[in-house]
Amino acid sequence: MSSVRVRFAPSPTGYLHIGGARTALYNWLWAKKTGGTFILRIEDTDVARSTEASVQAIFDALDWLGLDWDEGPRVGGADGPYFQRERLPIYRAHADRLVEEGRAYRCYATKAELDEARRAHEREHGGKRGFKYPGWWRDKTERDWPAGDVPFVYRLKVPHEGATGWDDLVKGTIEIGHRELQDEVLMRSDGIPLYNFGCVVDDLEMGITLVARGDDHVINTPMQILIWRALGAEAPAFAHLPMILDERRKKMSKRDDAGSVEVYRERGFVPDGLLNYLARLGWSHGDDELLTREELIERFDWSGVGKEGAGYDEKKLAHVQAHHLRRMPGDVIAAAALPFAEARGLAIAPDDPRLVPAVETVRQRAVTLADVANMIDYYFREPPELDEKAAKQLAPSVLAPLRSFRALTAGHEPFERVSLEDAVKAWMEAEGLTFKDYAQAVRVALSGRTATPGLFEVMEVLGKTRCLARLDAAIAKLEAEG
RNA sequence: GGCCCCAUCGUCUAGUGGUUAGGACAUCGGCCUCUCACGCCGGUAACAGGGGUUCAAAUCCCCUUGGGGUCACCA
Repeated sequence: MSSVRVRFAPSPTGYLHIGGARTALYNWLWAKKTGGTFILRIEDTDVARSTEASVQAIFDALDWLGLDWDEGPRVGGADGPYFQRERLPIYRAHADRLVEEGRAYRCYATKAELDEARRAHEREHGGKRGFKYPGWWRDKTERDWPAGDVPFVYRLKVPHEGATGWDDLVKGTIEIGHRELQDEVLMRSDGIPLYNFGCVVDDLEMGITLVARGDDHVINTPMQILIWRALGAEAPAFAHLPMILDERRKKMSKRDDAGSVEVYRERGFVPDGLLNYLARLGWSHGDDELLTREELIERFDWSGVGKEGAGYDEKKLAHVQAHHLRRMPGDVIAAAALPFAEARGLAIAPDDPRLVPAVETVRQRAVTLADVANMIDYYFREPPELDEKAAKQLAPSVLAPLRSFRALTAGHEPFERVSLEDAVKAWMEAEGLTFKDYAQAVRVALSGRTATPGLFEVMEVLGKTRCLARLDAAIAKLEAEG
């Protein structure tokens, strides 16, 4: 067990989005690689936006992805609780100590006073941003505190001069001047900490050695380092991951359709595929593209993480995803595809002997589990659905080839792929036919579709009885029409 | 606007002073072929611009331009 302790600290304000999933992944990979500890912490201090459903959604998404945590909700750990809302006394204690030591102070300014000052600032500066707390209470002492239960916030005393920097594992050296900062609120008047404070206190209490998160947090880092120091501790290492950008090259938001991990699950993606794509989006290891989970763990390193935002590409995701689907064992794909078959109104018994062979015939053609379910549909549906394009190919002109093909196969045994193919070839040669003369007619009759796996594979999986029945049905239909 | 970060094919990227600038996705040809895929072969396609440093810059420095992030009693 190494001393590496990393964490993923989402706020439960919606579904887990793929940027968050990637952050979790990188942390998880690093913990696995180093034999360290991966901690999950729920930052639910935004009372208005945090929901129980979101907490569950995050658990579900992480479970589905297979990103398991060593310490956190459900599994416990020495540094719990792991919901910030359950840690309020801890923050309060640290904040009070900071005030006692003169590193932070109570600010009794009201929201209204601040809003007024902000408006004045904006009037003066043409509506531009950049308002900073003027420090009204910075130099006051306990003697100045109003009597009674007057609400106040805790603010950190940020030095006016100088700058704070760090050596970021992915971005390199970054330094930000203190004049860009302000005496930030540590805890709200309701006793709930703000992000920067809760985050630092917990990272400290939980012994975090490396904070890896999205680079939208770069600007928070100097403030957090200042808080670490105020708390009398040395800040951990930081790694800021570039954003995942949408097609407009903007930070991908939770509102993006492609943003939710849940969506990929519902679309029938397999976790390893999404993980592989996400890992490679912003991280590289030479020319390696298609990697298993184990290979990811083996190769992952912060030095391979890029500094640039990375554009999300649905097509490449599909490619990577398909690769992972196809390397899964047939019975595993089959089991995973069953719910998708059910979703399209097809109840297939898990032990149906046709199931795995059917899946084997379509695995090279499918990208998602939903595709698998779609592509094996006609093996199980009685009668198979006739799609529109296929219906057109079932014209009177194919009646003759269907009849002769039916006659040929009716007498054939064993009903097995190679044997069938041999017999049909011999027959074609004798009759002076080519496959093209009748293959589509048979395909449509058998499956109701214009595109399927090889005919003989389909026939083998379907079995003789079904094949003959479907050929007969098609012939009867044509005779009735003609 | 201030501050911070970034800049190689359309996209993800390799590259750390000397390469015909490589790979992957996409795209375009071709092969395979019973359809659809898979697979295989091949093509198009990039160092944002300008200055330096150097015998030699995609690689180092500066400027410009462009892009992103962030400026709350949200996280």
